[in-house]
Amino acid sequence: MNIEQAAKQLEALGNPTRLQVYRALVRAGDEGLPVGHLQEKIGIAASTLSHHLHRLILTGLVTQERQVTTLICRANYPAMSTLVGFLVEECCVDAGCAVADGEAAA
Amino acid sequence: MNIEQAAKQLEALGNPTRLQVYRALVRAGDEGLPVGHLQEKIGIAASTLSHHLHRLILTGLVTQERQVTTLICRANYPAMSTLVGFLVEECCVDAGCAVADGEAAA
DNA sequence: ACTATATTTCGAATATTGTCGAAATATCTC
DNA sequence: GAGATATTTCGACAATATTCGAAATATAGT
Repeated sequence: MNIEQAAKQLEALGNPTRLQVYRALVRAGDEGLPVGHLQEKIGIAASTLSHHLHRLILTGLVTQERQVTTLICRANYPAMSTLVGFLVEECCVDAGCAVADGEAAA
Repeated sequence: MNIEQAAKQLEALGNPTRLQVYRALVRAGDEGLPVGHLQEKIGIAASTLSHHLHRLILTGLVTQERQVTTLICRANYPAMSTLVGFLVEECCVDAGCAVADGEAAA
């Protein structure tokens, strides 16, 4: 994980609409969510959602799988883990900060 | 930590220049770094750096403290902890993913 | 008050993003 | 292959971001 890649993923998550999309996918768990479902849930134009999904997919944060006529989207947990790991590493290089011990949930 | 706030902080970190700045500050630890030092280290116009610093400060990720004629910048660790906590919470609501156990550093 | 140093604000140019509707594509069913 | 449903691509527009140099501001020392 280099800094460029991290910045791209952070930028991808740093848009309210995309973060909403990503959160919905995370909450959906392993089952994932069809694009159409996401659209109804979030209430934006299908083309706009498609655009955002594309960006999330490009950065590796989301994956898609065809299921008959619908596309199922899923959060890519390992990617998120790596990104969070990058942040935590940066954060804890020289300073002791409690991130991984439950202090962070505040 | 609401989703809007999280998105703003992620967006702030989601720019290569700002992430570089933030990383330098994190690495500098509690001592922090003067603006001028950051500028030399990163090699951008002072005005550009000032602009990015302002954005990082607005989101609460960075703090500044005057020291004679120079301004010392510091990473705000608690803010980072909260943000990482938000991501981890979202990530682990319905799916077991190892973020806080050392698996994430890959 | 004047000078020197450090940083920010201003103004402007270019690039990127977010959004939409309409049209195109893909996949199944009949 | 015609029709139905789901999703993406295209074209466009307004809004925002990134970057710079020049000028303005703040702080300390003489």
